[in-house]
Amino acid sequence: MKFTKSYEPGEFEPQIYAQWEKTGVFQSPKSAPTSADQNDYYSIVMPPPNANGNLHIGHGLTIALEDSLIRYSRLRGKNTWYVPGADHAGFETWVVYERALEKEGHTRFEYSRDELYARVWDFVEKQRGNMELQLRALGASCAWNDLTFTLDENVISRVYRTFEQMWNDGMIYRGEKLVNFCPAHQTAFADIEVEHQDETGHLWDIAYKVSSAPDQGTEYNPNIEHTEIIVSTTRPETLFGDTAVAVNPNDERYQDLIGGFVKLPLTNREIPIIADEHADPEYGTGAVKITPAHDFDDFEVGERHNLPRIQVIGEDGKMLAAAGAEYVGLPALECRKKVLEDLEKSGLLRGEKEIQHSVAHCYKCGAVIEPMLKKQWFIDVKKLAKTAIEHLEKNEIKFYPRNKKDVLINYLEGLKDWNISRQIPWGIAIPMFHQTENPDAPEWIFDTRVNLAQIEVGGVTYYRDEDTFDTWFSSSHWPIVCTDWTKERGSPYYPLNVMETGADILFAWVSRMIMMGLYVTGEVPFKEVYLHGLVLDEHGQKMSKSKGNVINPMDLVTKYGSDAFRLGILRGRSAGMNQAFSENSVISGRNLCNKLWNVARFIQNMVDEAHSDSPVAVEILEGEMNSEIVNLGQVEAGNSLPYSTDNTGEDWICRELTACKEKIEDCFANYRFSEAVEIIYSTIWDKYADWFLETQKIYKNLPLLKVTLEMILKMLHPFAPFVTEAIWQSLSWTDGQLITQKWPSRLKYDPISAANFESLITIVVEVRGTLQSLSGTNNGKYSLLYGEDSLVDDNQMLLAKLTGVKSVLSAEGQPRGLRLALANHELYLDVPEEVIKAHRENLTEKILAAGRELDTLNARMMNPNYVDKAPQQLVRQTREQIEEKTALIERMKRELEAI
RNA sequence: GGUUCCUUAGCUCAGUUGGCUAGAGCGCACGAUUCACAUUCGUGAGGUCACAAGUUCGAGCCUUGUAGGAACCACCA
Repeated sequence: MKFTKSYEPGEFEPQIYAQWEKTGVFQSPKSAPTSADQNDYYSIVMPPPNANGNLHIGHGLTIALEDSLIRYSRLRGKNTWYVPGADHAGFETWVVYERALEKEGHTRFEYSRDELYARVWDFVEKQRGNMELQLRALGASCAWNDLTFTLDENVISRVYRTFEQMWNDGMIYRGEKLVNFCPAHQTAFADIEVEHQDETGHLWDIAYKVSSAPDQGTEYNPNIEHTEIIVSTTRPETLFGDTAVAVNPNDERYQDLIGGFVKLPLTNREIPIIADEHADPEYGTGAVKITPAHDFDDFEVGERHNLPRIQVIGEDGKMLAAAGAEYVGLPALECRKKVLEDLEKSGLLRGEKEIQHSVAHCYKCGAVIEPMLKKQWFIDVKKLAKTAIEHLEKNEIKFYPRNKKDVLINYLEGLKDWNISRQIPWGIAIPMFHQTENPDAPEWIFDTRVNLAQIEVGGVTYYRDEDTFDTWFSSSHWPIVCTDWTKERGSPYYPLNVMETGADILFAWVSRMIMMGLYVTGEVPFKEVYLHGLVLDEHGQKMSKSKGNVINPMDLVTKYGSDAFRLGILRGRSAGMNQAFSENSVISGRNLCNKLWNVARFIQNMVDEAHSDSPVAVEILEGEMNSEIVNLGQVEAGNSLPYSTDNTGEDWICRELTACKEKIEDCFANYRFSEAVEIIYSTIWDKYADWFLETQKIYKNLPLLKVTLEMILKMLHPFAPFVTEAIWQSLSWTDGQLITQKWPSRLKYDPISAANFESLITIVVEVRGTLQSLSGTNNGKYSLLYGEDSLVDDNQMLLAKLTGVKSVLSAEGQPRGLRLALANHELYLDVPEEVIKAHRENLTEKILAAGRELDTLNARMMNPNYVDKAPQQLVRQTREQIEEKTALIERMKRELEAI
């Protein structure tokens, strides 16, 4: 490949990905996992994106995080395995499909479950592939052969095995409970899938006439005070389902009524007056109607008092026969109007006021969720949650961010039983069959022949339960399924090293993987959890279609390249935090890629020149031969070329690159992605390009240039895989693919020499600053004079090049011009008298600033407690700083006098 | 009501077990310019680390409280 003037991601990315894929570097080492050492393995299973959807920005972040971990581990020589997944996304997909079906003028009710399942399968099959192409575009180095779809055979069979085990363990029960039911989608939801919104509603007061007083034995007093009880409700239409009126047992107002009966308005039914803590004496009249079939709290009250459950609203949202002949068939809201009118007529409506209350909505369509009495399958979660809490408290899983562990424990402590039935065809069929005809046979049996609507067992015909599993029930098996874990032989990849996913599904997914992992395998499913926060728009607002602030990651990839996107999205982001994201950070990533590209182009040009016959080449080659190659690369595995360091800049860059490498290792160990990106960015740009390469315009140490460039490519590769690979393969001296190279090891350098370069930098910065502060264009105008100073003497050429002065000369005992103060070297800028005078103010300011700093330092040393209690080294350091500052101020003062 | 988090430069955010003379990117100001890169180079301005008290030789960091903001869970008859 040829080095063009700027890096064009679009020209390289597709072909590089295709090459990686073709050469099999992503493939799982599953076929040959023989090492006994768990540390040789590194696996991540991808939270499966919706199979027929498109990736959103959150997926982009997920891939950037996970793939950088995987690529880093691969470079570190581990058996890496990044398992891609695709989610059937039960409900989401169903909604999309049903909409398509309706557009064709059909409804779900025209087909059997099996037909619908087959139709959605085809539908998904047609849509599928986009998501996978997008993962490729993001550079995900995952093992495509192992892609797991959540409806794959092995997933289903694993889920069935667990379900059977739970059934046998008595943890599964069929219960008639209130479920969150969406009348539009005709399915039940888990609590977590319901969105509560604050809304303005009405609270109506309705009088219930007392029909009979409580039986108080011989002490019965017929002259009771109350002839009616007023209850408040937001849902008058449910009164037909009332089976009691509750008052607080401590509420003195109603003591005489407890145990009595009231007549339900608009009907002739009598219902009891009961005492229950649920009734809040402070709220409304303190009396509350109890409708166990249509309210979650009332359901519980009903359980406590053995009240009947009368369902008055059907799944279609219309009134049932129990509501009485006048109301049956009316939609609930219509019925409410009529009930209110009728109550008004009979003088029982006593008040109406506006209130704010939160109303449950379907998270997908926004319809009001109707609590609906349904027979469903539930998992008794007590034991599961308890076990999970025990393991969490033993810190078997390390959380990033740490506090999420406590959040999760808090959640598990209050966890309610888990409703796993869903009334949608697109999902894993619940493997249960029932019968009612034969009293000797069990009502329900477990059987996996779910493709049959009815089966015969022991001469009895059983009928299939038509419901499917909640998707979280199957996805809680994800780590088990993807690592191919079995009871007999386990899996070298289980537990996973890390589970990386969104903090928003901590409860829905992470908690359930932990419970399920422990239940099935006895071990936690992963050793660490990294949770990322939401990606917000640039103003910190949640992205949403309705706000129109959604950023499509693919647009950014197209515009700036995949690497730029990855660098940009990792930047400024820390675990668990919802953080804003702006295109600027992607632009900055794009710039880095281009910078590196040009760095490589520059080095390659030097290499090419050296191999031509130009005079420059001869010079370079001679230099190469004269320098003693002290550090043979083969000593250090991972750095393939021998090199030497022959000047301060070279020692310095070796020191800096080594520090950078170690910092990145540390960042990976602690999931500090943003910091890793920042350190590699500033090392490449601010150190390598701005300083080292500038020095190399003079020295041209080709072996070192090669080694250091290779090192940089390897260090950046986890974050920016494409540009680094493109460069690697464009360089004339490298072989193979970067993706499978070895992570670099330390570079050797002379620390004193490296520190000397730091000194030179200080000088250069001061000279530049001073030149800048002297008004006008000063480039190449003045000379720099130096006193007795071997470092400056040795680096005349370099200093001239970096500062842009006319020349660097020895003052030969006759200094003149402007003395430089900050750098601890005797240096003068050879400028005329009047320019020096202009500089006076500048210098005074510097003296004052240094004086202030000196004061703080002195104050510290004056404090006896500091000298006694602070670590020795700090005290020593302070002392040195005081000496330095004092000397500096002295120098500046002398200079000021001299002017 | 419960759990948790946040408040640091104009904006978005780092800041690890307290050692700080508080950093980055973007933005801003000023200057540069053939020969790796204008997706460039150089210089600079900009901060009472929300507020208050405490612990400490020392607090952006620890403790308590106050104010403002966010997320999730529960509840709102």
